[in-house]
Amino acid sequence: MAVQDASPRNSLQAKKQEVVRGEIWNAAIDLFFEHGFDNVHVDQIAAKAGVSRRTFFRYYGSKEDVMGATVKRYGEALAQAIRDQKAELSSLEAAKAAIKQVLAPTLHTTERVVQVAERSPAARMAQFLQVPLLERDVTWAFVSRSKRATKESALEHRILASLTMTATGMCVEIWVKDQKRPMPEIVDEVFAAIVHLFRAEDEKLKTSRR
Amino acid sequence: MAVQDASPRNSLQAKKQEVVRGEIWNAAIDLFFEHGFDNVHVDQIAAKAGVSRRTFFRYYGSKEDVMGATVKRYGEALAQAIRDQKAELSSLEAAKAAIKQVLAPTLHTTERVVQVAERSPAARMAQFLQVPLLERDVTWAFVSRSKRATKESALEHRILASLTMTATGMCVEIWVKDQKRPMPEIVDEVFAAIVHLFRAEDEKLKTSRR
DNA sequence: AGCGTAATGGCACACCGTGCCATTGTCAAC
DNA sequence: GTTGACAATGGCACGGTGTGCCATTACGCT
Repeated sequence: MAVQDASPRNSLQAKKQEVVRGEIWNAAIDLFFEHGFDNVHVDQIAAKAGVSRRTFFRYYGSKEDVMGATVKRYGEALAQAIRDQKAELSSLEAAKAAIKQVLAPTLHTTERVVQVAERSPAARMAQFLQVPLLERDVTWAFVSRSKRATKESALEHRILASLTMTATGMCVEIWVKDQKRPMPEIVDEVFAAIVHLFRAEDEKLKTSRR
Repeated sequence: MAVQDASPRNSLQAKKQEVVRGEIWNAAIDLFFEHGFDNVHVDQIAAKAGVSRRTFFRYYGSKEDVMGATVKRYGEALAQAIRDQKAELSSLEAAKAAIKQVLAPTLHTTERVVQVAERSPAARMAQFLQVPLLERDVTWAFVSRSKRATKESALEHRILASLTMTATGMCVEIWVKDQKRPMPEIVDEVFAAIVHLFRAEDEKLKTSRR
């Protein structure tokens, strides 16, 4: 049988698998960081992780997948955080608060990953490939927050999810550029831009309707 | 020399290259459509297009690239259409108008491509991979429309671009689902959702500020 | 006609991803 | 503690991919 039917039939084995998965992940990121994403081959990762090439592929579909895993974890945490926001907050406020909670810790523990993505377009793409999947999760998160799900609001939830992912990307980018700035400040700046955009467009619509 | 230095030094040769590129594209889409994206190999495409495997790779980096090319063309046309909108329109209105102009014709001439993407996740991913690149172009298009580019508005232009790409994706999705509906109607629906979202969030912010 | 350049085709090669099976390890029941 | 069932691993082989290299062909120009 392949690794994990996603049925944690035995939680002990499941934990051991997570250890292996982590081992491989660490080995991969170390190598990416040192030699650049594009110059690392699967064999090297497997060797460094102490497993066979074949086993590597049982845990990750490719080295791109290793990069994607980081984004995936972030996305799942973000979706959960959105769900956990107080009901009084609007969707956008919830997104803002969730990003504030989740992004800074994530970046802190995966700073090397960000650097790797910085230096290799292929690595960035590997990360980006996760976005549509995450957007689905985030959309769900917004849906589960809304009282009644009308058909029109389905579209709005998807737009919100897209905005949330874009905002995340922009925050990371700014954070990389101005290394020193605190994350909450950056998040505020990005969401201020969103709100400002909302207002400006709204104004424009009102005046042009005359 | 590889194909095309991107310098159209001789427009005649350049045109012949475009013919070959088109030949390969047609062959690929035909095969994708008939056998499914995942079951087609590069060799088959090359054979059908009447070129060698090696030459295929000079025109497209992979079969995924062939799928991406369609999206790329759309994105470029869209960016141009945005630039061409009347200056009185707000950015969002310009985006809406541009999508109305560009999306319907594109879908009409590439309906088989949409079907291929429908049936294969890998094909969809190949298309999606183009989005960040296109978003850059579209961002530029919005920038070149705005009178003076302040630093804050840079963020807003990127948000706009992201919204525009998302809107496009949603329009296509709806169009596929309800085959009969005319594109302008779909676009109106999607942008109505965006505006409604803007308003709702704005209201929420105003009331919560008390 | 003949020269120069660009496109092509045909290797060869390293790498990737996967099916297959033999081996190893682990847990449970007896 | 031995045995039996089953999951995880490693090793092999194979088909597919993407690219460097070079010989050959086709084309444009004088």
